Amino acid sequence: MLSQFKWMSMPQKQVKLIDIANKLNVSIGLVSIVLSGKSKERRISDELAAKVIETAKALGYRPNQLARGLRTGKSGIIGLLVADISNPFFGKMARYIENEAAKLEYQVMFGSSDENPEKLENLVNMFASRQVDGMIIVPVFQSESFLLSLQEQSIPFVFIDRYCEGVDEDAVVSDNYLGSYQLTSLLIKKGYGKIAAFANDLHLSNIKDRMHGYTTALKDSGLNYPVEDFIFEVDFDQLDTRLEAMLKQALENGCDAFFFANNKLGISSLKYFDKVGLTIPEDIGIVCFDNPEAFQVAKPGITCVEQPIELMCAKAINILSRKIEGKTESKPERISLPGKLIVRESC
Amino acid sequence: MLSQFKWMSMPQKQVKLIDIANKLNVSIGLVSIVLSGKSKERRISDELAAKVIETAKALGYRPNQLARGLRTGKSGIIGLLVADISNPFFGKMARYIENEAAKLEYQVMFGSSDENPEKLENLVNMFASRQVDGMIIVPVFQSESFLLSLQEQSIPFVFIDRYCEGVDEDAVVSDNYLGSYQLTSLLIKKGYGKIAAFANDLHLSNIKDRMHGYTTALKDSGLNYPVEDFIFEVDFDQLDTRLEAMLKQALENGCDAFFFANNKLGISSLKYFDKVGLTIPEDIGIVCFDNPEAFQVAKPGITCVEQPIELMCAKAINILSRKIEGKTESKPERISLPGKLIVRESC
DNA sequence: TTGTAGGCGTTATCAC
DNA sequence: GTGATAACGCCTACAA
Repeated sequence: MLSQFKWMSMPQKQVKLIDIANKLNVSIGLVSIVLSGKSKERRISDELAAKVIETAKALGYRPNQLARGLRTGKSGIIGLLVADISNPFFGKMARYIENEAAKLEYQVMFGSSDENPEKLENLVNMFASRQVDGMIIVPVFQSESFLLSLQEQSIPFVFIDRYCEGVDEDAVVSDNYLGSYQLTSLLIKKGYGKIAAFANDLHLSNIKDRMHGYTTALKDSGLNYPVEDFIFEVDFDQLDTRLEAMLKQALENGCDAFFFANNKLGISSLKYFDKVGLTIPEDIGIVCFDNPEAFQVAKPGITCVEQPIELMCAKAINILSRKIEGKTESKPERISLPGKLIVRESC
Repeated sequence: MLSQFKWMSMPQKQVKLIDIANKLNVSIGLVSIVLSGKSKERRISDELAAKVIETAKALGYRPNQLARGLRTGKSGIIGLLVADISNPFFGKMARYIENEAAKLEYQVMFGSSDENPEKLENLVNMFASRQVDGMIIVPVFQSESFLLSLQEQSIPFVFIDRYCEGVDEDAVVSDNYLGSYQLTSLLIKKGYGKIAAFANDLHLSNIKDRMHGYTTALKDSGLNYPVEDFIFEVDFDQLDTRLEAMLKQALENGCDAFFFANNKLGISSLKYFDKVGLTIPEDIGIVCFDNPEAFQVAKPGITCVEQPIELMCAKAINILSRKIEGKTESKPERISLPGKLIVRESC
């Protein structure tokens, strides 16, 4: 009779410390001590401790982390702020952060800024409001002032993927300069003479470093042309509308090779080249920073640099947890980890 | 002198209700009322309200959501439990969930189960412990009993991507049957006669439905061969070691076309086919459920079904928020949303 | 229209 | 060894 209404069965009240205290006729404090694993140092008798633990399990007790957090001042949550969680690069980052955080018993909350400083600020404020113990932040253009003010507050954070000019805070990034230098040099070695560079936002530290690697490789090879004419900037939100036009222009400028500063640009351009019937690597050479799955499947495979995401995340969490525990006597540092050059057939 | 020690400047104490109450010589309750936007209904004078809001802003007040949550019983957090956040499919899902949740002022916490029921259970328990207001769950094989027990508790949840046999709870999935039927039918129409199907875990509801679409399409076309010999199951963690062997066996069995039940299988197989020099679509035909970026870039492009992830997420959050608000008079339902068939050149 | 006080579930500091 | 009791920061009857 009742079973057909099972789906509207009443919520069960959460069991709390006092419930198990009552059941055992002991004080609530005692239960708290035992369940937070301090039986030994408080010298609670083994049998009592065992009984407490047992009935806690029997009753299905689950500590209320809100209450615990309020009392202890630690939420056990880490905030991850990326540009866009649906970008596979950040997706992988989220996964590794999750893994590393779990080892330290942290849960992770995430947010996507869409490279928008207001969104980032909002998210950071929300996270702070939720008392996250720390944050891992991918800073965006024009967020300096806000991030500076964040430093004044008590909540620790570390940058990842890019650092923020003017904000002296720990950061762990891949070696954008080196990777780009290698990629560009390879293009040159293969005989390409006019190499265009495409980037999304020339203000970002990682992109700057990539561009620096590109220009330096050109200079070192004695290649000499007005580099400004060969660097193209395309915002992600203009990708569909403007990318093709710029690609076309680069081609008209006589470019015979392309260095893409991130996976999205690379992938979108691939489609364009296919559409207009350019063959790679004969007509044009291609290299790209970052190694999405598409580059392995593409024909020819795309030569690229794979970022050491896992290592970056481990390092970031490591630094962050030390900061959270307050043992950070050292000055902030910028850690730059080398990626892996993956040579395929696109140049 | 001091500036060089800026990086070790002292944390600032969080400003709270009482701070702004003191500053204004009003009671803390008054401040609370104003800041939670209840000035009107409590008929607080406009000027007082304005003053409160102003100094709150001036002092940089940020409500402590732990305290608020403890008091109100709502954390404002939604838990998202996927198989693996680094899988682009789930990454996109996370993004849309984030967007939808933000509209309702929810933050989202995520966790990856790796298709492992113990991990899922742990994560769900942690989330419950953190008092999430609700969860969106991608159920995994052998999690029925645990999920049933979760139903007994007061925390609302909804399934996404797959439902869970034996657990009568709301679920929103893509129309796995239909998509697979279309894909398989297309293969048949193109003249392929022996079609193998590859899947990761035949126990999962979505995979089951995909297999059902595949087998039904075969039957409807009068194709008659021992289907059991043409269905291959490869776990994700065996991908590298076993996939190739199975692909090889399928080929030896005379298969001339392949239906892949998810993007990972499809992408990995593509690499194999390339390695052994099979040309698509001449030697073999290929279709796949799900539309990762790689399939657009691959040559030839891979025919596939794109899942309506955005719609699924909107629906899921919609249902969940109604449940959270307690207005759910209806029985749980399983919503199945059709995807989009994308025909490319792989068959 | 505003102030007071109790309590949300825990932890921690005391006494006993 | 164990048990009261006071916070943590906020909300919300209920008084005034």
